[in-house]
Amino acid sequence: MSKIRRSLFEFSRTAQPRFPQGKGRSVIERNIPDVTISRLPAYLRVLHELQSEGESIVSSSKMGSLTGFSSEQIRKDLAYFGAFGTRGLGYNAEVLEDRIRGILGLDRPVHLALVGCGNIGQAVVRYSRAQHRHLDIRYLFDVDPALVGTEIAGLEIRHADELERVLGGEGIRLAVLAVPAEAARDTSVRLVRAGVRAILNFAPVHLDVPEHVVVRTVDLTSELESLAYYARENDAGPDGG
Amino acid sequence: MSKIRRSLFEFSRTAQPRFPQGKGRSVIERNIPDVTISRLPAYLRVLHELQSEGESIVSSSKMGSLTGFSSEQIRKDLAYFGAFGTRGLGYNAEVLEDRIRGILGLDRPVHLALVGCGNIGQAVVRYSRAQHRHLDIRYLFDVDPALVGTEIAGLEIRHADELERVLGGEGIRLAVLAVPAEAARDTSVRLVRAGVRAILNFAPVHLDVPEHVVVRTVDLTSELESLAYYARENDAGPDGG
DNA sequence: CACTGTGAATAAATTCACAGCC
DNA sequence: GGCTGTGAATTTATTCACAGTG
Repeated sequence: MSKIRRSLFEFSRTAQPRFPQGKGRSVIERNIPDVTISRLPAYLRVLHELQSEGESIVSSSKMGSLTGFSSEQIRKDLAYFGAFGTRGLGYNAEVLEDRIRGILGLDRPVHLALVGCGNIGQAVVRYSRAQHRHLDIRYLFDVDPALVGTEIAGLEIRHADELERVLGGEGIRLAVLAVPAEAARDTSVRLVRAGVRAILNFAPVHLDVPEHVVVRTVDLTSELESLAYYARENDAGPDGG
Repeated sequence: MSKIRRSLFEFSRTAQPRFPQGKGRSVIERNIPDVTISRLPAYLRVLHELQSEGESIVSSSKMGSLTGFSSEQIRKDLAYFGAFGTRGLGYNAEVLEDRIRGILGLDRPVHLALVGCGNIGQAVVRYSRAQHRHLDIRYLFDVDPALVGTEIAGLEIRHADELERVLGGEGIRLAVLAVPAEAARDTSVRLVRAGVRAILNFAPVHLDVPEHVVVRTVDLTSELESLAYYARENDAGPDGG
């Protein structure tokens, strides 16, 4: 009974070059593992969900069943930032949500830029505009003359030449990179020069950025290709094993 | 000197519920770690790249510098599937590429379905149509009457009611789920009933699927939120530490 | 001599198990 | 009794280091 790990068969995230923990990084991330940070948004999401259903106290196992993570893992993750639960009871959802927002820096508006307004770029803009509050795409860039000057979701597309000038002045530190593969490396260099510290990269390219910059690459083709492995026709089917 | 881990500061992928290795899974994935599988597409990509530059023999360190993974890791990953390099020389790029394609099941056409033709769904269709050869989106579904019957990239959108009927008949095993969060869980159940074995999920929801199904969730909001942490204004800047 | 393949060592992440508390 | 917080145990993943080989 206790051995059964249940059907949460979610796929441990796409491997990316691991980062050198604690090497010249600032005080805020101390020794917080990156995996912990990557789980916080999911906690945020379920806390929000539960609150809107009127739950003001939540347990780690409740959060676990909604996120698919184990309750111990959630408790351990949260404990990195201090003890904000109550033994015997659980966590105050509102307090915990605020706390996590603060940790992620989402307690104040975060402005971001997006470079590359093709298929994926446009989708991200529209999607984000619909979703976020504190994460706010503020600047769009492209090099295509057919796009420059037009708008997506009410936001004007500027020419990528202006990138350094605009971003530097605005103190933008987070950017989405959705340019074609060939342009990705150069563009990332420019983003870094413009002061960007974190990049969500959709180009199927490894970006070799300086140490103080964090890149997260989401490559749709790679995701599908690795899923193809698990979708292979190969065995007995649902009852298999 | 040897301690310097260089600037490849890529962010270890978003955490997802880990899957129960070797529990009732089929023979093909044996004990191959999931992280290994998730790196294979990157190897595929650089092998392709290098070949088109005329390189027919590649070393693990060459591949390492292009992917950001260490050469040992690459060698170890490849060794799970047998020894197809030549000591002292390297790997034959073409052979290795074919081999990896075979492992992933990309040596024959893989047909897939996409459900949810909103922003992200449309972007994925257009993006994929431009990119893949063996990964081929064949069926699109939505429930929006305004979309059903129209086309994206030359592919007709069907009503989601037809999902089970169409997919079951066609033996589709891989699907992209790009429906709104509220609909994601139900839709995933239907996909699984229709025989789908692997799902690329863009909805910000944890899907609780049976054990023989693999889900990979890509949540753009979560990605940005966790990157916000690293983009935080907090320390000395580029020279920090 | 450069490069693979791989056990052994290490590091990192997860799970166990239980004390402490409501 | 239910739940948190956390060291200890375990499992998983990565890196080291080197023997083997064309």
